[in-house]
Amino acid sequence: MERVKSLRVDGQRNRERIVAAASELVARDGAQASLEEIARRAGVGSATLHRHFPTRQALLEVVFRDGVAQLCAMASAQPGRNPAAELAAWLEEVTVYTATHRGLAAALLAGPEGLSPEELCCTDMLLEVLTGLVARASSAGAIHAGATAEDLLRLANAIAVANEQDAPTARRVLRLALLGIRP
Amino acid sequence: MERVKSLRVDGQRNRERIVAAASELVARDGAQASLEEIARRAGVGSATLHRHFPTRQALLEVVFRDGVAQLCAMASAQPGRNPAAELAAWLEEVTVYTATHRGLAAALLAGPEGLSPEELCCTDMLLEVLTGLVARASSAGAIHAGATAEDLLRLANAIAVANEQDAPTARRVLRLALLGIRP
DNA sequence: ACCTGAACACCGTTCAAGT
DNA sequence: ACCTGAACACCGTTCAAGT
Repeated sequence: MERVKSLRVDGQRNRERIVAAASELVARDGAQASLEEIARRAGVGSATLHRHFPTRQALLEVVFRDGVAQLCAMASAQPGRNPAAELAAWLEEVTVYTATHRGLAAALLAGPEGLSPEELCCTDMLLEVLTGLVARASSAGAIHAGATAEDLLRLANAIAVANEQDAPTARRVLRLALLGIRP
Repeated sequence: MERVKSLRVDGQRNRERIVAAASELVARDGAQASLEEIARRAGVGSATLHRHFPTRQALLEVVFRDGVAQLCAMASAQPGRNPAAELAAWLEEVTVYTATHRGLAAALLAGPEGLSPEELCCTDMLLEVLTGLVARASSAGAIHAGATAEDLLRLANAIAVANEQDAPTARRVLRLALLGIRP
């Protein structure tokens, strides 16, 4: 959980409470969780929530940032075997994680609107890792040229958002998509 | 536009007006279009809308039924060339159509809850066609066994819902998914 | 049988007033 | 600087009263 130095102590504490309350309620209700209820549970006025997070997406980005960072760290920690298999395995982990954590896929699709520009958004973190994996696999001739990092992330996000709360299906459909339909 | 014989003439007319208003507003605002506003534009009370369509999904199903039926008709009208290419081409058309018509992908993912059971829902119409195409391609050995009609529709819907209003991207990502990542 | 309008319990956003 | 509570303009759902 990061600090925002420029805030007064009470502002700092409110911000942390809002993020904690949002984490609980987004996990329960998904990306559409009531902002009113989040403010209520955090013990702040609704106007305070809006000052700290000008848009719903800005709040969601902060809620999910730590988890996504962990996911990104897992990629580099993997052994360097077949680069196409490595790419596929990490994309599968991302898809399962995203399908499992309610609201995350929707947040990734909606983009980081309203996030303060110096902060790295979740999509950018994922894209950075994925670009590296795609480059390695590509220069090893292990994937074809049409498979870009951007489209692969779009594909994974699409499958996750359509299969929120159903990780086995999300994983199976992603595998199908990475494999294609030819025999 | 189908008739519902069991309705009084005024009920019949109200139902048609509701569907017409819903078509306009869903095209403009997507699947989350305000039911209140739909009722207002149709010139009926909101309670009347709820009586005719107990859930939002039931209304969406009726709004999109004709278009989906046309899509299904196009499949059988195609020449019988390479069965895998035929399957891919139709799935691409479905994806582009779904990505282009706001609210349709969300309606397909949400399912037909609240629709009167004797009516065929959009998903069932699409699955029937797709099952035929998959069977033909499969028995010709043109696709692998893991590619089921259900998962392929899930895949197409996922890509469409994540790329609503961006048909070129939806088409490109679907092609990537049908091709896979291998060189 | 079917419709209407009002009632109920919610929303998100903004703004004046406070400390 | 930051917070609060109230105000505003919306929602979806349900129900008593009408024709």
